[in-house]
Amino acid sequence: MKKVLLIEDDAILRENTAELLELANYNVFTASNGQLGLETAKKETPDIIVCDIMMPVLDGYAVLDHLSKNEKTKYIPFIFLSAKTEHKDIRKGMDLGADDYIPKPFSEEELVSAIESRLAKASILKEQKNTMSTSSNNLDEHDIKSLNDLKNFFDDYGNSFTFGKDTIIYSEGDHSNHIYLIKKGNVKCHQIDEQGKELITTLYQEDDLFGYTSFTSNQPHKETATAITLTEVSGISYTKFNEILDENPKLAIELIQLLSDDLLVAKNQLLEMAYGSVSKKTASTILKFAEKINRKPDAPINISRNDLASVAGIATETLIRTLTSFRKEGIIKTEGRNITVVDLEKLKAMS
Amino acid sequence: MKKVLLIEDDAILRENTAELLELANYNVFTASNGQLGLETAKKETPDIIVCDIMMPVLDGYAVLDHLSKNEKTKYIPFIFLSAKTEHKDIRKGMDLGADDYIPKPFSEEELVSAIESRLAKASILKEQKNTMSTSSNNLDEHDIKSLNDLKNFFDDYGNSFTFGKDTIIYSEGDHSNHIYLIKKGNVKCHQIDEQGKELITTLYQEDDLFGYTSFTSNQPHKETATAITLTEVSGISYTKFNEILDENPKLAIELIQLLSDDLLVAKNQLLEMAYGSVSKKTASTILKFAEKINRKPDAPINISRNDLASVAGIATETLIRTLTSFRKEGIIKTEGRNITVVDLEKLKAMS
DNA sequence: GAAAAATAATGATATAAATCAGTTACTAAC
DNA sequence: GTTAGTAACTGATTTATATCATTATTTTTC
Repeated sequence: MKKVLLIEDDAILRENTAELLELANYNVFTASNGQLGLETAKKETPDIIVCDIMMPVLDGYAVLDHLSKNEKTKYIPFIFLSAKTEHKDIRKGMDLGADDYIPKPFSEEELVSAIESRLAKASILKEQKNTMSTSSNNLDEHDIKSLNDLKNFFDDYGNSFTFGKDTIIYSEGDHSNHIYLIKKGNVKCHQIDEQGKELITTLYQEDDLFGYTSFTSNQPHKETATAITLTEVSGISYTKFNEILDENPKLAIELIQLLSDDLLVAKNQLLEMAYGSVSKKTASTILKFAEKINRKPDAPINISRNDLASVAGIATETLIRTLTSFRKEGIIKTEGRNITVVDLEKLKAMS
Repeated sequence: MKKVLLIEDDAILRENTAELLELANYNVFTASNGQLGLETAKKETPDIIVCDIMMPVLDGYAVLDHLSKNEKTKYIPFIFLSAKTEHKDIRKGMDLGADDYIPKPFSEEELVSAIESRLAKASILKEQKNTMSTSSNNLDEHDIKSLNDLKNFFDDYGNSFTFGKDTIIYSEGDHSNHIYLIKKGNVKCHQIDEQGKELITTLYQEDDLFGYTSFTSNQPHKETATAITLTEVSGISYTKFNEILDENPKLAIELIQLLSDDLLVAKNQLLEMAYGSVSKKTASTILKFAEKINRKPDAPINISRNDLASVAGIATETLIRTLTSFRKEGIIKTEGRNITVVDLEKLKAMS
């Protein structure tokens, strides 16, 4: 049974969370402030630490700082828990070397998911350490020749972030600093027009890169990115990314390929937007979700009608009406929010 | 007075063309077949040769082949003139070393423009030869570090093509082999949907690169590219382009930048397509042409209503109606096909 | 597990833009 | 310079889709 240390000053939240973790089969230790947390950490050497940022006596940043200076505790995965949703704060935590960041309020699922994946990651690192005599942690020693190598690099050295359903990852106007790889979940990139109508321009899934508004210059984001399911991403800074790019021409060529593919997709969408009927737009939106978001093709799609309409670029009511007519034609089935594709061929023919 | 040799078997066309060139102040020599053409070329060493492809006795390809094997004639600029509009044929000519290719039927303007620019080019090369002791014509010796270097490379070593107004450069489905730089004129890239409605996805102007559907793999084009004014382009093959890219990582990064900018533009267009009103779409279309196509901001825009509607993604009649209302509001003025922007601020506010 | 809130579904109506049809004006060809 | 052909423009009508309004259902919260 894995040992979890929970450092949190709010008594109610601390106890609720502890209970939740115990039910999830962890051996939970708690501390009500940073100072006590530090002591427990040194005494118990837990497998993972979950820690609030804003606390009396010693805040979360200080706790992490102390722990990382101690040989015994420096390798313990560290997860921040905080109400601070400002990107600056998130970045501060990550820069200090935190392994994950969970914004409050969080669900049980989010917390457990983050802990699980951090523990899994730690055990892999441990294994590597045992088997390999020389451990290289240096960028220069890495050979990132392909997109796959880059993704592995993200996994190994990127900062992790966990975002709950409908959490904003970055907003339009934010200065972009990071490029992200989705480790788990789904992200939508969306823009809003003057009348407040939303359009989802891209859907991203596991293993996709996003956030590359501008690779070289530090321009503000032109879109907002939001997690549509529980999402874990790994991010690296532009600076680091550019270093890698400079040293790996092959990677640059693969990125060019990636971008020109994106461009093709966007242009096709443009044609559809311009002259496509609602039934066409609806059909291809359903297909997009079925193919892009769902791992299994037959699994039901659980997406709000609003989001679907924003991908299709039509009014929500109109989308719902079209869904209803599709249902009557036997193309799809609905059950609550869930949409199941019944006649895939017919749907494809319409799109 | 520059000497032009015209090799053409069709007597009427030969005489008309010769007259046209004489009026344009050239010293014209003519030959009615390839064999005679070769003899005249050797005797007169003209400054430039304009030659038909399909001819009795000796065809155009053979003429070029012979000339390029002779020390005295190998540097004479050579322009093909042909009814063969197949891209394969164009490429065959270019691969043999022709300097330009003019599809029949051609206008006076096209021919003269092509001759002028070939002669200008030849005189620059001559100058370089005279001033430089070591002339390097080898790809490996070139240092293409930036997009600008790349464009210079296109100028120096790319194959030239001249396309008249409304001539197709490549069609959807054609296998892409070349990347083009526009030396003069404007090109539209457009797609057609199932109902036959056209959408112009991108407008290109002088100094723009186009044709990069897929940089690395030899995929068929997803769009059609058509010259909207008299256009001269310079093209290099994917193979060569990839060689350059491999050797110049900096260039790759600039291309990534170019592509991600294109992507941003496409996504913005997407938002407008989805929820924008016709007046908004019309306004930004006019602006696009005013800024993108016209060199001078105040010059009238001379574009068919059809093309304008295809950029806006609306019905032609609807676009015309909107233009009429703009005219009544005093935002634009029209005179025949020409549109002049009167109140730029107002137009910008609408877009 | 009931109440509240949010989302989905449907109906009625309004409206913007496409389509169809016809006229006028410009351009090109003989 | 006349005629033919094409493109621009305008009017009437239709159609698709957005909008407003209401009810039904699902999800969330305490």
